[in-house]
Amino acid sequence: MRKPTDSTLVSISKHLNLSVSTVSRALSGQSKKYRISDKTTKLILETARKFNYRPNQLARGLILKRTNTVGIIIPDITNPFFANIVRWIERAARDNGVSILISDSNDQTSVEQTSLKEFIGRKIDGLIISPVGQEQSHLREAKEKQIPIVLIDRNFSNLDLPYVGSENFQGTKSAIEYLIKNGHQKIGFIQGLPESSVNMDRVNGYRDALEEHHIPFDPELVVGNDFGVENGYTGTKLLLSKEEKVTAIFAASNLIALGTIKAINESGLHIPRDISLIAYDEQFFCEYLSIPLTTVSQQSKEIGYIAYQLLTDLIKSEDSNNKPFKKIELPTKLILRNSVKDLNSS
Amino acid sequence: MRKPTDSTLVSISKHLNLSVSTVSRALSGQSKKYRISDKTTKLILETARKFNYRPNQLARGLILKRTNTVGIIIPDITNPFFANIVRWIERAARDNGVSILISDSNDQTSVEQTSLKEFIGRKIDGLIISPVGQEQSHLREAKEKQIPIVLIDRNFSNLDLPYVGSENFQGTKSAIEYLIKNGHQKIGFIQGLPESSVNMDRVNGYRDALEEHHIPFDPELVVGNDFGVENGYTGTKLLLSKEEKVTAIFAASNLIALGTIKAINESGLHIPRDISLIAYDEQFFCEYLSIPLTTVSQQSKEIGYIAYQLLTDLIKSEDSNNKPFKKIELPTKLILRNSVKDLNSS
DNA sequence: TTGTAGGCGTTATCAC
DNA sequence: GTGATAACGCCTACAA
Repeated sequence: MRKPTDSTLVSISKHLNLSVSTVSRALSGQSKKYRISDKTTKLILETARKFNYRPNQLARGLILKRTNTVGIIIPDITNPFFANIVRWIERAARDNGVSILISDSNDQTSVEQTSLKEFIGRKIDGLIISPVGQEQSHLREAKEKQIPIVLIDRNFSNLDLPYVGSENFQGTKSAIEYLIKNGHQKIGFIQGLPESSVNMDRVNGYRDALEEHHIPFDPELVVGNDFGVENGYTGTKLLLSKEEKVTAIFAASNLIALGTIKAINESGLHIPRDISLIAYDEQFFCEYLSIPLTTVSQQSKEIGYIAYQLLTDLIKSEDSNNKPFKKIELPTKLILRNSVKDLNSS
Repeated sequence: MRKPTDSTLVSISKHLNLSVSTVSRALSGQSKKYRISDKTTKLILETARKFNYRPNQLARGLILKRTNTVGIIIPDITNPFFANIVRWIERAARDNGVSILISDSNDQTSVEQTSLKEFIGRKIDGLIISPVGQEQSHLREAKEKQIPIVLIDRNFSNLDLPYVGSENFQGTKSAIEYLIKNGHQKIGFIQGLPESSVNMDRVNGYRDALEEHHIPFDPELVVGNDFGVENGYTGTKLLLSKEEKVTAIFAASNLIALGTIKAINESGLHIPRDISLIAYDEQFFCEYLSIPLTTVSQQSKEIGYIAYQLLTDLIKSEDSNNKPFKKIELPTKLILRNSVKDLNSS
């Protein structure tokens, strides 16, 4: 800022000996409506271009009560899954002339709250967020302030807000069933952030698949506490050290799977010969790993795109708090590669 | 926006029968300076909290000529290298109370220009950008408007702007020398976006290493045109189809390397037995690939952090256009793994 | 067809 | 110690 040469409506209007309103109208394409002469319009447009005029969005937002700005808060921009979602939201937004304020909460509620406050102060038109855990007071508050909010990836079942994510339950269940079909009974589960909805859904899918096939659910086989590589590593070590030997591991994220691969390698075991592995969330590198990973693939592009559409709808509609919101779960796909051994045929 | 209940300085001052100025002063911690009584101050603070007051940053920015907003434009948020940089910039910024507007240019100059205009209209305090190619008119213009700009990853040698990136030339050169030391002479080079500075530096490093070891530079062995997986795949296919058989390939990005791996696998060849591979840019998954990749590692965290510091300095300093800017190149590190064969010992 | 004036929420400059 | 009032740059009734 502090550009002495910044051209404004006033500077242009003075230059042309016209009023600001005329200039404003012409510049916002309302020449017809106000029947501004073609000559004047043309003159204004040219001058604006000559002086490189850009409307000051601060001033604009102040009066319009609309900033064309949307906030995004995600737990980890470094995770390709979220990066991908952000990419598509940003693209859709840009095509609409709306800009994106971004925050990486690093899975910390405190950061999430800070950023939300910041964004509110900056008068965002709406928010797309993948909340950390179950703490939701700040979102409640924002909702009461009538700020349009769309949840992605992680849901709050007890908070009526629109949501787009994956069929975590079904996706996991199918994967576990695939393992069972291949003869696996002792299946370790390395979970992510325990209090996150995605994680709970995945654990439930795991549990449900087991129970449907009359395999007792053993809480001992569920380990871990976040979605990172390190957790995959220690979780796997832990599983391998147990009395009960697992024949397969389900990793609740692809980063967890990387840690699992490392730990298994170090133990001198081999995937899938000695132990099978499936990971939730396909990523571009999964097919190139030392064992091409069988994964549960999510539609991250669609999640981003739909989230933005939902938010747009919400922003357009007045008094959006009254109707119940859509909760959209996109189907997942099991991508079969070579990390699962068929125990039946051996 | 359009929250009927939004509390403002006016609403608070009316509520307390005080003037806006007093409320404003107390709320911005200027009670001492203006000797506002403790009682009044306390009252104001409490009321503000009670009504959940947040200053409207639009109004603030309008008068302060400072928005505490910084724009970031990068070519691909999906690339972990950039995602990582963004993460650290955002974190440093947040600690300072500044928010990040983000844009993913998808390596298209037109998008870059659009976003820059948007950001200028939004009165960002500064910009951190990794520009697409050699088109720089829009950056020149922004620079003339006195907008603080810091370049990351990709530099313009002929445009005096601060820059933080890696020693692309030296990093590549060292890697190529390592290959040469291991007996490789026919080295294919799969490049990224040809007109980007990083790419040119890497190609030059390659060339320089060859020449220093009296190996003729063969332009036929330099193929490719962007940093993606697909390009790595087709580039490798092309290299493999040539008369002259290469014994090693240098991939100018890790994504390119993935494509290379795929193409090599499909050809029935084996890394490193039949062909060696080194990739520029270490990423978290590189050690888990089918052949653990030897890579050139960059300090992405530091790039992000330093870029933000440079930008902050720039924003603070008046008339920053007069002194020549720092161009910082951070050293890289060759991470040795198992994708290179020693031809001398075979 | 164009202009005037008020206001958006904040800070800064005077004044009392 | 506190209060008016004028900006900041824009939009939009309401006039003319």
